[in-house]
Amino acid sequence: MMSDVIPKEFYLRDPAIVAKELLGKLLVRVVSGVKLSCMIVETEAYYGVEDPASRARRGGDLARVMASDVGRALVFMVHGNWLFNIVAHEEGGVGAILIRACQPIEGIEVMIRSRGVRNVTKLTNGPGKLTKALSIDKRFHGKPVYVRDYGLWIEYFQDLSSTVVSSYRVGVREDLPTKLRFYVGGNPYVSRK
DNA sequence: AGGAAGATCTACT
DNA sequence: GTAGATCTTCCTA
Repeated sequence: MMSDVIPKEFYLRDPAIVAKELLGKLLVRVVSGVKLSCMIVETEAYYGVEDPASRARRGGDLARVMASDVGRALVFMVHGNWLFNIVAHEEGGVGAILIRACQPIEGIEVMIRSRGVRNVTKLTNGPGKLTKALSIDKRFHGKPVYVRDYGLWIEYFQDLSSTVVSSYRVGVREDLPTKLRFYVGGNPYVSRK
């Protein structure tokens, strides 16, 4: 049902399936009592050690989180930007979904203030941009997104399954021979075509 | 303690 | 289209 939080089981599937189905869902964040939300329009799936672009390959804390409980936030820094991922994989697997872009829905004025950018099209059209617009940082690392308790969760919103386009992942040094980036075709808020 | 590596962004031409 | 800024994490000593 609309406006319900997506349950943990949603994330207990192959990362590519979860990445595709996250398109059209609502990413919600509450900042000092104000509700901010945006519709997810671009995602990427990452796997375990068999994936040359995956952080799981390097071991350490990120690898541990990617291999454990699904539905938790995985947040880390790249080039001075926080990137927001959600742990997702089949039982006993390893993986995560990177949220690359979303379309602002509620709380746009707050996002503009956080970003220092007035052009709404460029507010959340990139993984580092959307975390800054929604004030998502290391504090959320490891926190579940299938409950509202931490001020960050995902809700059902729209069914855009008929408009999904796939491509190779953006910015990775070495990719898999599979298209693991998914975005909403024609949507002006994706990071690139 | 220091250096290098990024799943990036912005401002410029 | 590309150079330069960015800043945390991880690795080596």
